[in-house]
Amino acid sequence: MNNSSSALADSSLGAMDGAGAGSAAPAFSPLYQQIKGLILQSLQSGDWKPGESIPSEMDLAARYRVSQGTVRKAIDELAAQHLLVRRQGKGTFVATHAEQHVQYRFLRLMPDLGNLQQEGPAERDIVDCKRLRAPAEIARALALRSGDSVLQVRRILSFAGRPTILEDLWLPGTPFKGLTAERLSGYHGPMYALFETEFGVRMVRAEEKIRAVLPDATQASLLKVGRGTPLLSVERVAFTYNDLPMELRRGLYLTDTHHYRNVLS
Amino acid sequence: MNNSSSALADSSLGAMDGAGAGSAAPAFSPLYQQIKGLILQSLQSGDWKPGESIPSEMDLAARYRVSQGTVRKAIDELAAQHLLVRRQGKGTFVATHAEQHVQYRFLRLMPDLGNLQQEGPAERDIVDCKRLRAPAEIARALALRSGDSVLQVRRILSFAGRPTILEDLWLPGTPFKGLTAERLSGYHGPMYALFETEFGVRMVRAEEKIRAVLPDATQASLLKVGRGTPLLSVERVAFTYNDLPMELRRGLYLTDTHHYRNVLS
DNA sequence: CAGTGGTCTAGACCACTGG
DNA sequence: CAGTGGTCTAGACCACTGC
Repeated sequence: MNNSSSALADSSLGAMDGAGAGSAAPAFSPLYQQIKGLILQSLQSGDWKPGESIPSEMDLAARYRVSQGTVRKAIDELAAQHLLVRRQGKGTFVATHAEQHVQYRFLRLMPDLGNLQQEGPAERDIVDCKRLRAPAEIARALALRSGDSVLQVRRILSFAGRPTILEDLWLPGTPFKGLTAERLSGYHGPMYALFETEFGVRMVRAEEKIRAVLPDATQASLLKVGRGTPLLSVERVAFTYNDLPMELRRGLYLTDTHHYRNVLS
Repeated sequence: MNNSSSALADSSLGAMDGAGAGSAAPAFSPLYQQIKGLILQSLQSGDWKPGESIPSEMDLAARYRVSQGTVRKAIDELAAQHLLVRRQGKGTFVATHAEQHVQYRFLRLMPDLGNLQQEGPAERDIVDCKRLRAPAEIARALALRSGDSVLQVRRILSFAGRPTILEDLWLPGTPFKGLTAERLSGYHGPMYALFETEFGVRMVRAEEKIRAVLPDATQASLLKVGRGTPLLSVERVAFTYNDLPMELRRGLYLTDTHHYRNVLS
């Protein structure tokens, strides 16, 4: 917790960008942005793990040879991106998906009645889980070469005993080596939390494309609805620290008693 | 631009909350939050109008008798909420819907191909526009009494000549007195921009509930699709400064060549 | 060039947490 | 009580805009 000597060489952090090889745009980068980058490195490299606390602001200020205000501004931005969480009086912590009140951070489906996501935790059934060679489309989304090994999972989430979400998801094979259906079924808690603790992969950001569709025969029977029932198709790509895509997920949401909630600001 | 005397009494802004009547929670409120409140008041009251610049940070610091850093932090938060826009070297401006690059700020529908919203500006057709007594459901969403006058508009947006969005929207009658179908049709630009310039109503935030639905006969014919075509139902409530609901909008989106885009972070 | 927002510092003090 | 994040200040200087 109190390793003093910094990973930086002495004071390579001039206020100006230290770009050696002159190029088109000098692209002035403020000190706090550089600090932000250094903190990010420590997060990516696993120096500070999800749920743990990072060194105090004073500590970091000393390490990086800047003022507290500067590391503060860096941390502010990382906290705004939900990479860090500040807790007054306690410290600054690496954000995690494994917390009670932030569970299902990326799930926007809400029951029409009863504001909370708490109509009891969802029941999860793994329908299928296998490794395969990535089809071109999947490979593209995950920034792999087509033919690379990927893990494909199909599961159903039920609320109050009613199948509500049918999800297919694809994970790159290498980072998720060792993930099996048993491992998934045996785990209770958000899937993204398991990714963190078991595979060191933290999902930081995601993009979704939403459409209205009709299910095919298989999908309809799994969700126990007719083929004419309109469903929400939610295609999500989730990213780790470096904007690296690490998951492709295609969900079909039943929206007769639930809705997808979004806030625009 | 340079009115010096402040709207505040002398120095009623102690660092501590000046709550007289003691109650349960003292609820400490930092100075910059109070400044934020004062700025908000000036925005609501129309002192500073959309598109205009507000006084400089130094100016405001002098008015409110605080340091530049404090008004800076207040402005930072308001800028994060998109109520203000900072422009280095020029000043701080009141955000507006009437700008080229932020047009359609609340519209998340994107063409599947061609990243931009620019497949040419949408063609807009007002199908219907009338005043009526608010049904209970509409009244509730707009925080009115049922029976109060509301304006109901139905319109169709087409992209590349193809009807893609069918929208019904309801506005409270009083603030929007004088709004007619002609006024709407004659205006080219975002509807929310017209609300700002003509009625002084600025939409600041919105919440959407999204479902997959099938159209009824009327809706299907207006969108020129079959009754079995699944559509995205997007129900939006838009709010002004005080979290006052000022618009209810129900959209049906055709999502065969477009999708609703969302980013989770 | 003056005026604006943006960065950085150093220091004082406050609020919150936990031992 | 010590340690952490949170607020506030005063002042210096930088980057950007437009005249």
